Amino acid sequence: MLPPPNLNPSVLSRAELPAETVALARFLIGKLLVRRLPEGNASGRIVEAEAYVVGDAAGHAYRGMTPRNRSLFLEHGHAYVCLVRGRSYLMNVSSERAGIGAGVLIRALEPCDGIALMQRNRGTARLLDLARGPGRLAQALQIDRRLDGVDLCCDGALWLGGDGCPPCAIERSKRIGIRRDAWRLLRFYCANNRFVSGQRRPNNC
DNA sequence: AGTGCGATTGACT
DNA sequence: GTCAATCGCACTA
Repeated sequence: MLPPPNLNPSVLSRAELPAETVALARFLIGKLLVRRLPEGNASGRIVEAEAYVVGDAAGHAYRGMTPRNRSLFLEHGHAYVCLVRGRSYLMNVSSERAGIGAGVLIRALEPCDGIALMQRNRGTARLLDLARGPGRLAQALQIDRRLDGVDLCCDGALWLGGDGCPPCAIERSKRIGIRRDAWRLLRFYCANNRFVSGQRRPNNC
């Protein structure tokens, strides 16, 4: 488990964010994703992310820009939010230069601030289920298509924070739930962290 | 204009 | 472990 979070982190500047997709995915592990809501902030530490690189057949930008995926082509550090299977929103951080379609899917958060708010949004009290998985994470932070394209390096409705975030040991694996280019080791996650997705949990913890 | 499907989740055997 | 819900959109015609 990581040390206690800084509940008043500073907004990461674009200059601090690596532009290159894999470097960005690694960099984001341990950083904070903060959602500002009328009721207060809801935030969590990013413990799992996947890179969808240039030329990646599994990436939503693979077939070029469309109305849905255009945010992936923004300069690095913008949000790309899409809907999958008619029910789950997925939140990505765009990477690379403007005009290049690539990004990093945020797959899991360790809840930090606004836990009661996230519990309400998710309809469960279980800490482990609040933001473990990309769809759950989006539901906990009330992320939907209205946030598509927002600048995550500005103090706004959704942003990335990093001040005082200690590093954690990062492990690497294949990505989850994809068919094309499934062999690539582009998933990064905090070692020994219970809030990482892709593993079944017993009911009692 | 119609069709097929997905970077998932939760319920159930 | 299996399986279906659910809908925007990309693709074909």
